[in-house]
Formats: sequence, C-alpha cells, structure tokens
Amino acid sequence: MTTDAFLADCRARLAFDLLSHTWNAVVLWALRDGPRRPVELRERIGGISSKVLTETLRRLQSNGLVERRAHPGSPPRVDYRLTPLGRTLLAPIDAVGAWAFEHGDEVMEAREAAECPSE
Amino acid sequence: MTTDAFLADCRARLAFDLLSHTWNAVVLWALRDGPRRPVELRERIGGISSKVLTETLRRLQSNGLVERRAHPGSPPRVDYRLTPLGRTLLAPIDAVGAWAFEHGDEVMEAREAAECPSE
DNA sequence: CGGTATCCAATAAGATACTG
DNA sequence: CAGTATCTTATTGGATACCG
Repeated sequence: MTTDAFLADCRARLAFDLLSHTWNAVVLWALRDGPRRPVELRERIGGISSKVLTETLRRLQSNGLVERRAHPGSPPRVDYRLTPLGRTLLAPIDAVGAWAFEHGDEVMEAREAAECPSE
Repeated sequence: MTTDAFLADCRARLAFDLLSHTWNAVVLWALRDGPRRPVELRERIGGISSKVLTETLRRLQSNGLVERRAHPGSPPRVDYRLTPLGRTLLAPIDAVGAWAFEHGDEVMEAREAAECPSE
C-alpha cells in the first residue's frame, strides 16, 4: 500500500474516525474479555458518564463493532459484546496500546519540554 | 498487560490522544518517506488548510514526534521530518491502516444498515 | 439499572484575509 | 511560501435531573 493510496482511501480515514473518538477504543478494550453490562463498563473504565457511555456504545453498534442484548424482566438487564468484526479491531488497538506503554514516557518528556521551554 | 492496567495507565490514554486528532496520523503518515515541506504536505494530503496543517505540525512537534527545520533565505523554506520517536509510531498506525484496508467495507455496510434500518 | 433530555463549556476545524 | 489572526460552526463531552 503506497502512501498516496493510504491517504486517498476512504477506508483509512474511516479507521481513524473510529479511533478518533476518545472513548471508542477504551470501550472496545473494556469488552475484550467478554460481555459486559453498562454498570460494569462504567466501573471498569472510570470517569465516563452514563450518557457518554451510551453514546459511545451506540456509535460502536452502528459501526458493527458491538452488539447489544437486552434480557427481559425487571430491573432491566442489558449487556454488550464485541461482534466478530469488533474483535478484529483489538489487534490494532493493542498495537497502539503497546506503543504507548513503551514510548509514553518519551512523549510525556517532550510535552513537558515543550510546555516549559524556559525552565 | 491486564485490561485494568491498560485502562488505568495514563500512557494508554496518551496514545489515543495522539490518534484522536483527525489529522495527526495522516500527517505522520505523509512524512513517512522523508522530510516534506508544508506545501508538499498539503498537496499530498488534500483537504487540509494551511492553518490546520500548521496546528497539527505544532502539536506533533510538542509531542516530540516531528522536527521542524527552517532553511535561511527568501522565500522561506521549511521542512518537517519524523523524529526517531515519531518513526516508532508508524507501525501502530500501519496496523490501524491495514485493518481499515481489510475491514473497511464491513464497517461501511454496518453504517448503511444502521442509518437506513427501514429499507 | 439502563437510558434519555436538557443545558453548558471547551475545542476542533473550516473559510477567509493578511503579514513577512 | 510559511504562518498568523479572526470569526463561525459543529461536535464532544460533562453535569444534572428525570423516566420506565
């Protein structure tokens, strides 16, 4: 794949769209071990509101990455799980995560150096 | 790396921060073959304004991923190149790009199905 | 509990015009 | 050519309260 093809291909932009929403990758990752209920996801992720979690899940759903299952009864019980397609995205996410794990410190240093150039 | 560690680690969020800006990955990719001048980048990428390109480059610069070099003289001549750190990010970006190349169609289908559920 | 409805603040990014 | 300065629009995501 050449650079130009990469840049021109709408599908490439598409993938960046997916990762360019703050919570998408995090939620996908939180679902990697199996179905999870919203309350579990919120505990697991931390710092995400009910509204934003729902929005994120809807977005992932409408992109075919996540499946929603409602179990009848009261109180309501719902869970979300990765679709086969969603599961294929874990590897690229993992690659990014591994990079962050390995090089995060360097980025942090560069950031601090850039923010306080006079110190 | 466990899921919880991944989610809690600020460095992971950091990587997603990097990819969550629309143009970051695209510009990094456009620099993969070597130094490029802003005008070349704009041609190569397409659809990016001078202002947004500059902002993106500054952002990448302050994260230690890109280096700016100004050549003296008039008219002004500047080029940008990947730092060694920036170069290490190409592989994860490539993983995402490859995924998009392989599964983009499926996402597109899912999107269309979600947008027009009654058809 | 799961989800929605508002309201609000921050910001990304496009368009345009301008400086050196 | 490289970069900046405005201005405007759209979107994100946070807070809160509420419904079934």
